[in-house]
Amino acid sequence: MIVIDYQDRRPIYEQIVEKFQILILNGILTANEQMPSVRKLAIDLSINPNTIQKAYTMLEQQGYIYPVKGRGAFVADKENLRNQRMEVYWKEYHKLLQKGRELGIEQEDFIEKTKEFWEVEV
Amino acid sequence: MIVIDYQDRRPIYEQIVEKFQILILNGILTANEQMPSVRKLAIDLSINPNTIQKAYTMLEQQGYIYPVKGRGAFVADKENLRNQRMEVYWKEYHKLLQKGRELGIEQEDFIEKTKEFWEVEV
Amino acid sequence: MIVIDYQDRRPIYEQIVEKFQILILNGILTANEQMPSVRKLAIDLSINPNTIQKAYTMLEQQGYIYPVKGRGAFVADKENLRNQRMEVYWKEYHKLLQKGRELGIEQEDFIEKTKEFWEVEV
Amino acid sequence: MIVIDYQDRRPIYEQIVEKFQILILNGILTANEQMPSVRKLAIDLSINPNTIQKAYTMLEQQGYIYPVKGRGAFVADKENLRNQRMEVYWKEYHKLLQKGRELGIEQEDFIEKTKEFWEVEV
DNA sequence: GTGGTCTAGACCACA
DNA sequence: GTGGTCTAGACCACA
Repeated sequence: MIVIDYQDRRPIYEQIVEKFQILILNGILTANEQMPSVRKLAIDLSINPNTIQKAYTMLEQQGYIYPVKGRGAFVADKENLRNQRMEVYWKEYHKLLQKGRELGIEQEDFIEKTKEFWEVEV
Repeated sequence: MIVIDYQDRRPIYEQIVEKFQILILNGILTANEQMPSVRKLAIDLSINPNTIQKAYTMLEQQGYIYPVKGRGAFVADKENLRNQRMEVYWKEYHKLLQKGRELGIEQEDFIEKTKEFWEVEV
Repeated sequence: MIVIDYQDRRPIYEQIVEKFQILILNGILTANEQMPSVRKLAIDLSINPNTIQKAYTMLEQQGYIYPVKGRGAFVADKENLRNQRMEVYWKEYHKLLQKGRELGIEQEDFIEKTKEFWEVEV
Repeated sequence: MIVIDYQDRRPIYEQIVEKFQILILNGILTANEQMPSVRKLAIDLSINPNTIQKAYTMLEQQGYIYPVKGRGAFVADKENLRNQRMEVYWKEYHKLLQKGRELGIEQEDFIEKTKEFWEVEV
């Protein structure tokens, strides 16, 4: 369910956080469903439990999961999570767009490229 | 000419590289014009000379500037630089687009947002 | 009679202890009344019996209930329990108040907020 | 400047976070001032650098400090920090107040106790 | 079994 | 020098 890309410049825990965000927001993991245990996921991914733990802590802080003492972590209701995540995404998009403008790219190019890239795996 | 944003999470040398790329691609710095000396820029920006040196080395590797022994660095012809830079940019754009799709954003939303964000400072 | 809030960050046994304290202090459970058996409560709440047992042990240590060999646990006289509980509560309140002072909150704000929050479910 | 209370049930990193929140909100640490380095603070407090690091990461996520690559961490502008912190505090206060009500405490008692505890060190 | 905290120690990019 | 990431391993409370 989770694949780590070691070519990715981003830290492992950040990749894990993002993967779970997508799984939860897309309803593949549903509310109150149990998350894989820290230890199990660590073994499955051959990663140190501390690194998984760090990812889970961040997911908890961002409201994606909640811990139950002694039982494990569970998926939270995704009520406002989507909006919150979208806000973060569009801010990122806005920044990249502006960088493009500074490089002299036109609005039409963006629209064209968006259509061109659509459905093309990166 | 160059302003460092210390709130920016990216390393300083990366910010400097990007700023010069834009200045050169946009023709504000023209071919064969002399670059500010490493030492001078370091003092002007109150930055460690090593950091400026690193930025210059990267700019040289990417073909934006060329060194002249004993005289300093100079702006290169921007011949193919633009295309090369565009390629890097669009790859980055493609990746972000794909992440958006994974989050369930539609093509129309991108076109709409692109128009909405256009000319709006981030 | 007892509801566990799994979103609550506190351990389950602590929630159970607190719920019973309130039921007993408020006279909803009266002196010498029999407590639900550990096993039954465990089943009703779908909780590990060890957890219920731990809660009962704490309630016994604090004088809220007393065990009768072979028959189960019973509610104690609430004689001095109330005072004792109040002392604990006010100490907690005092600590939180002081933290507020350190954050620069004024006495008037507390009185105002107390009135504002009164009867408002959290 | 920072003292750890080993009697405190809360984890060390959480105590450190709270102490710095207060120092920053009260203006004892001012905007853009450099934070003590992770290593130095670790030595001063005889605590593992990882634990300090964890506290700094949380302070960064909450917007209290910002990191500058290779230079250290700096105090952020406290613009909206105060409101944000107050919101958290009052929610905590509201919860404790409600618990008091469930225990049968009257509004007047709170006002009285607030005055009584005021300026009394816990 | 579960997650949470902490130590010790290594290695990295960056300035 | 600075912070950031990660591993290995221990110990704890809780269920």
